[in-house]
Amino acid sequence: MPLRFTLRQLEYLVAVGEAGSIAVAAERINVSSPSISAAIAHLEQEFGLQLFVRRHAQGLSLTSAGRQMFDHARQVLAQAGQLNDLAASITQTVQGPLHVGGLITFAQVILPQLRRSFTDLHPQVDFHQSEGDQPELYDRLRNARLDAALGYDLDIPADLAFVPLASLTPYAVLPASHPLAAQASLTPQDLAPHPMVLLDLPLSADYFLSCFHAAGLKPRIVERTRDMGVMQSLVGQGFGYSIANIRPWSGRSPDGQPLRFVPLTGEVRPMQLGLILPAGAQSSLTLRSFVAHCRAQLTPEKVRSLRPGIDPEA
Amino acid sequence: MPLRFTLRQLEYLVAVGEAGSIAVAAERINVSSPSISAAIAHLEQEFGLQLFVRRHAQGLSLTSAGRQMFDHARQVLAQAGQLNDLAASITQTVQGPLHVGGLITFAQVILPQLRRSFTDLHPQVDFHQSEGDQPELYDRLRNARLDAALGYDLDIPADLAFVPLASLTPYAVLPASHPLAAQASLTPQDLAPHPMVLLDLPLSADYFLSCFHAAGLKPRIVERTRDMGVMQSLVGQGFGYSIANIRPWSGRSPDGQPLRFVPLTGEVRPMQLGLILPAGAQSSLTLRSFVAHCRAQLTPEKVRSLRPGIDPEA
DNA sequence: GGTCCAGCCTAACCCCGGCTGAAGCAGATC
DNA sequence: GATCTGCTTCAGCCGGGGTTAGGCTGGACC
Repeated sequence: MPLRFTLRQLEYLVAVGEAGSIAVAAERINVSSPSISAAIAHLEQEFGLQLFVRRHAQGLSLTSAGRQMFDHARQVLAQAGQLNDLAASITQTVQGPLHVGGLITFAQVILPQLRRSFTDLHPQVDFHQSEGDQPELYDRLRNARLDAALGYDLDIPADLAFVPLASLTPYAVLPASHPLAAQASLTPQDLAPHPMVLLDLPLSADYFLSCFHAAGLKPRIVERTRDMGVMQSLVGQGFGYSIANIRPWSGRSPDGQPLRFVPLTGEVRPMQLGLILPAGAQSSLTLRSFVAHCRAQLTPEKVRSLRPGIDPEA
Repeated sequence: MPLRFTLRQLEYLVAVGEAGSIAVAAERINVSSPSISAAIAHLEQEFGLQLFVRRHAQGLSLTSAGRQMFDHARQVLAQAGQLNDLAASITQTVQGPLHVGGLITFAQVILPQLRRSFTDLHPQVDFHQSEGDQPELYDRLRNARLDAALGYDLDIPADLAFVPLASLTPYAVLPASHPLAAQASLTPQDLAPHPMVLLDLPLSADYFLSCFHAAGLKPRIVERTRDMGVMQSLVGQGFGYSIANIRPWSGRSPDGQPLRFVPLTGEVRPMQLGLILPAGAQSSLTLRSFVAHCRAQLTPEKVRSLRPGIDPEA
């Protein structure tokens, strides 16, 4: 059942109700009086009741019924006007819901503290987070279930934009007892003969393997897992080495085994960590400030896990 | 600042928000998809923000900003829809404000009990009353400050309608000590020689005098007053007789003097008491029920003051 | 009481905005 | 690669709402 009247007609109703005359209402809102007259007639027709009594050379005045309608029409207009205010506040203030996704690999190390500092700065923001692998994040961005996602620049689709934030060189993750654990740096050649535990997530697994393939090598994969913590514990228990771009804060696996993080050198391309956004979207101020916030906060100086170096303990 | 969007556009916004696709929204509300597409585009333009992300062959979905606007648009539409409900309830239920005027002469005897019985029957009605002389009532009816007025059929203007309710024969009001006080009925001829106290209100004074003029007589007016109570007390204190159409309940003047009410006979036209209404107005159900209520209640059986007879005590 | 004036309504016309079907285009699907 | 889906663009139609001009009614004023 579509509404059979317009906001304009309601505007004229309240204008006449306030002015007490079509003529002065017309003057006030810069419209000709026949327009207003027609609008009033339409509303009376539509609602089936008399809104005004005509007093000939003395304007109109509201009937009791008309006053009820008048009062309600005012409320409708006020609320409709709030839509403009709401739109303005969305584009001009940092507020409202913000859905941020994080790549499962490092979400635990990055997202919570980023969320803390951003919501402390902007308490009006209703922050929601979720985690997923890279393709899952792409999907949610396209559904608008996410406003932005933290991830890597791996096969970014054309309909999404990437804002680089930090460059992460890969590490070899080794148990403390590993023969290579004491090295200051390692190459894919050094690692290839040893057994490997692969962090097997879409796209990032391809990246890890590419470090070897670029040098014409093939790693000895003995185990695969989709979980960062499981990978660390497997390494800690001596099942093999692994490759990662992020170090945990503690330098130990979840089950307490000491790990060593040795920078990988040679033919390895560093990984770009950044924000993935819907491309070409005229974004809200909230989203733009979040992007700026990420730029300011996600630096090696402020986030230990992004800092290069041999040992997180150092 | 006129609103630069329409209710229809908001309807389309929520339809698409609910349907998740322009195509199915178009199907649902029987409009072509380009219309909806254009409406959405207009709103995005107008508010300066992106309401939906387009997912090509998979419809649209709301952005975070879009969801905020969507939620608010719903409220606006709901409230606009209530205007229809309000109009319906005005025309179909007995509710809302009702402004009733009463002629000052008898307002005290008639209006309060009428108001009591009507509001007991219809508690939803917000009853307002006011008193005035006949021209004042006409004026307020034309201003729509009154919905109806109780008065006499004296010079009813063409733009007002009259609903007769009771026929009131005039009385001579006499002090108990008056030489004519014991008569069963009196004629203007009987009264003319005696001093008269005139209730001097517009139109009704003309009526009282016409009782004499019709018989070629001229009363001896010794005092005039615009107040019913003052008139009674003047009569009670022996300053003269008076003429009235309504008897007070007690049969005594406000200062306790006994009064006699003797029916006037001869060339006297009875006065019609009735409801005065704006003519040709399509009235609300509330007003129509009030008219019906008056018809049912304002009878000599139910209202003692309307009862003909010599003595109210009888 | 005649004249003037104020203010609403009607008439005639115009134009922008919204609606439509058809065609175009970009992704999704298989 | 072919097909399908679904949004958008295009061209054209139509009507609602805009305007000015003029008629009508009732109040105001001399």
